[in-house]
Amino acid sequence: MSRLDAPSIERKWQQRWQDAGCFNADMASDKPKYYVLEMFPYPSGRIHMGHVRNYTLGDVVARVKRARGYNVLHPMGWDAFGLPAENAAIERGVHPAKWTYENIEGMREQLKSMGLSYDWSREFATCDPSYYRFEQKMFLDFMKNDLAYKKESWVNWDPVENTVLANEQVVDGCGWRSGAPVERRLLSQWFLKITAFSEDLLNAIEGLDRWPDRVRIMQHNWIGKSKGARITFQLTEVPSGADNGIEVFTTRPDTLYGASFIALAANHPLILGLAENNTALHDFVEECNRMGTSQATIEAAEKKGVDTGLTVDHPFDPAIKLPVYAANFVLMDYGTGAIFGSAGHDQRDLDFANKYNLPVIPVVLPEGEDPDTFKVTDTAYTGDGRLYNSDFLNGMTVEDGIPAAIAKLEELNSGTGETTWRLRDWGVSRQRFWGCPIPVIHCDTCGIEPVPEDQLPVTLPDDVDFDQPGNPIANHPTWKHTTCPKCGGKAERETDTFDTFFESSWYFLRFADPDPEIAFSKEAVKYWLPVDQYIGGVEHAVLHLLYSRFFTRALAACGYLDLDEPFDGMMTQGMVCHQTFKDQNGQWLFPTEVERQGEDQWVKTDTDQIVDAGRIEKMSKSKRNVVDPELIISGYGADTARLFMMSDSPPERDMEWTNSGVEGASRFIHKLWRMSSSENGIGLADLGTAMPETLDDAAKTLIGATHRTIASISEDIERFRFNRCVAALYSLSNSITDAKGDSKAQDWARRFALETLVQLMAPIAPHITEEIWENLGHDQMIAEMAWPEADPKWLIEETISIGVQVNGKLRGTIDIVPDCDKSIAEELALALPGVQKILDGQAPKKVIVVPNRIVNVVA
RNA sequence: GGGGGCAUGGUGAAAUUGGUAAACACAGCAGACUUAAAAUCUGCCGCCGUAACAGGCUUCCCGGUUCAAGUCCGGGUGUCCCCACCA
Repeated sequence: MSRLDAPSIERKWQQRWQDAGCFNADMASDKPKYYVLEMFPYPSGRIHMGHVRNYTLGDVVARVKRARGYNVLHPMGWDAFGLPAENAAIERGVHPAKWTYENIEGMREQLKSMGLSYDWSREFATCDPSYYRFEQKMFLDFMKNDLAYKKESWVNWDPVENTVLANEQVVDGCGWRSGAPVERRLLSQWFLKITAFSEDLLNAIEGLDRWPDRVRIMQHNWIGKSKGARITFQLTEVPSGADNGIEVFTTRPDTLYGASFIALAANHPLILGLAENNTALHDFVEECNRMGTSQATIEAAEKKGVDTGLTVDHPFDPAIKLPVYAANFVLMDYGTGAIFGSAGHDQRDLDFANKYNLPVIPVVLPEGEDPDTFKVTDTAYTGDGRLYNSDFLNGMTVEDGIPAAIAKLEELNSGTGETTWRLRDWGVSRQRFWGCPIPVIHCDTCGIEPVPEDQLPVTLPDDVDFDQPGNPIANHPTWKHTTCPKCGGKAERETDTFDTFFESSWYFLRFADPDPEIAFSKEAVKYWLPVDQYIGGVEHAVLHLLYSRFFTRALAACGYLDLDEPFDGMMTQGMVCHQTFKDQNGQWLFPTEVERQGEDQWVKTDTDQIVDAGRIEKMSKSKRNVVDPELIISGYGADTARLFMMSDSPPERDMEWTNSGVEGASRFIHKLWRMSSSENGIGLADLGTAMPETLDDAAKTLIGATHRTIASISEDIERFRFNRCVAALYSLSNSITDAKGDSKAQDWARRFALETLVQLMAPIAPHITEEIWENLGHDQMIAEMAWPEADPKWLIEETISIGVQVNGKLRGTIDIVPDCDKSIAEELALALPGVQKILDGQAPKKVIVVPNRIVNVVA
């Protein structure tokens, strides 16, 4: 057997699998189906270690499920719309499509070099009109079904780039690229009515029992259901043009008697109306608009307000008048954009009241406090207690006070019980070129008209100019000009494109059936969906996963499919991290630029300068702590990269990529290669298939260990405990090496153990195991074979060693036959010298024997 | 401010879900082979203690439940993540 040349072996087997079509999925099968999916990548140009981890995890699952008799669907595609392509166009003058498709070519080759068991016949790119034509149709169906609408909404506007910015793109109140101060603008935007499903999206989380708890909790919080009351406060004097009441939402109607003011958002319609004739208010509104919506500015901002001079009547006692303020801490897009301030029991309200000298009236008395002496000064009391200073509510608990207050509000016709949600409708309009065009037409006479279905897809123009600021489609000389499908007059196309989350919200359905004529067939979706196991980064815990759940419901409502939830099992993998390095000038260095010198010292390879070895962080280009998977694959082979990815760290936890770890994985692969070689005597000694009739103890031990390894790995794989699987593989290989005896039985046992080891390792390191398997004389590929089965009779050990404790402290061990009589174990335990010594002739008070586990003597 | 996770040797981790803590690796140390190095093989490797045994201690800290706690309960510390003027 020759030296191990991993790259050429890997190419060989990748070709064989492809020629045999091992991984192509077909609905015509009597096996149970299994759909395993990893989050598809954005084609940035090169794969990174995060991809390697994600796709290795999925591939192991897919290969094991296939071997265990499932009809497996394991597809791959490209989430191909997005900003980087536009940036490339701006920087290099290349069309985003060209850039994207070239990247896809390169990345596909890289993925193929990993030996992933994909059905490549189902591949697609979302930027292709043959994909996005269907989502344009979906959007029109959403419009018909009242699930898509256009409305004015406040956005972060970059005045230099002429585009909307996401909150994440606003840095210190300025555009991330232009550096220009961001403005708040009211803009007409398309929305998808995700809130139509709030209740269902929330309730159904309950049933997602194969999802990580933290993802479920995050979605739960994101949807954010809160129960409370909507209250109308009557204005004492109504300014001209205003409604005569102010609507307020509260979760604490029980504290109404503690109200001391009303505060409205700066962009509340009433404030905007008043600001026209009130300089102080006008300036305040301007100031708030300048602030933008970014987190940093909100946090830094001081709580401020302006007295409007208006007052409202207290709903329970019209004699009480409350002043109305405009305040910067009230949000127009949550609740009603107005609050009542209950200074005693809300910290923010208390701060505001103290600042503007408004009364603080505590109405909840903590347990054990005296109503005459209890005071709230700097810290609001938000806990439980009995209501007081509250007329008819006096004496009630907070819990009872809430419904009582609501009942009274309803009786007085000044409020109702209500539920509000944190979840907002999904704004999908983007002023971007490289996205799916929104298929509507604006006509001056007919208004908004959908593009007729026979004119789909609306495709992006090829000749675009990225040198001007703003959206290139809007700037295009002819693209947007068209005729109105209704009246035939001159009209303009919508120039906004969809948020790129639109594409990823249904791609898993398309994989079930990439038919050129329809988005997907109901039958294919019925067969393959839901995805049995979805795997990806936790950063998508809310947006992508929630949008996909919404899409499934919206598509069901439009008659596309019959499915409750898209993803039955979800697993979130941890990040791949690496140590960071900085040179003396504080510049980040690539790991390839440094080498280790002694214990904890690192130097720059070319200059020998000492470098700072910093924290272990997520691999990122900006910190240069990246390792290029291609170099690992071409150097060590994909099997090594895959094995290392699965070793040591559990998948959901962050892992550190280390050179020594890769070396370790590589060493094991070489060891396996050597073990199976002729020189060693295990590999080529084919002793036939029948187990010898007489087995010596060493052979029995090895055969038993092999069966137990099958059992433990089979279980651990199902539970994604791949690090334990790798440990078990190492152990079995150690057992093989340890069994050195020279007997027919042991030769047979070693051969059996080795073949099993190779099969068990195949999902993780598929290439080398196929090569060894072939060298061992097998014709069939492991990729086409069934998973080994553990023989139950070999799982039982002849003797086991259990611990013996005295008063809970270990004093020795005894060897027993499994399931032996308790009295035998007790007798053996009491006979131990370590136990005798402590008992010192006394009889034990009590002896607890837990069969096959432990004996505890209470002295 | 609200919600959630995590905490075990020098390091990554394991612990049959309340039953012998540290499996399997990485790093390290010693030895074998070699002219030499690499590769490979063998042995050691939680801490204190001892010449070696013996013995004691040990799962972030304090307390509790239990024959028995890394695991369950109460309190605290540290750390990471998500959300956040959310009414």
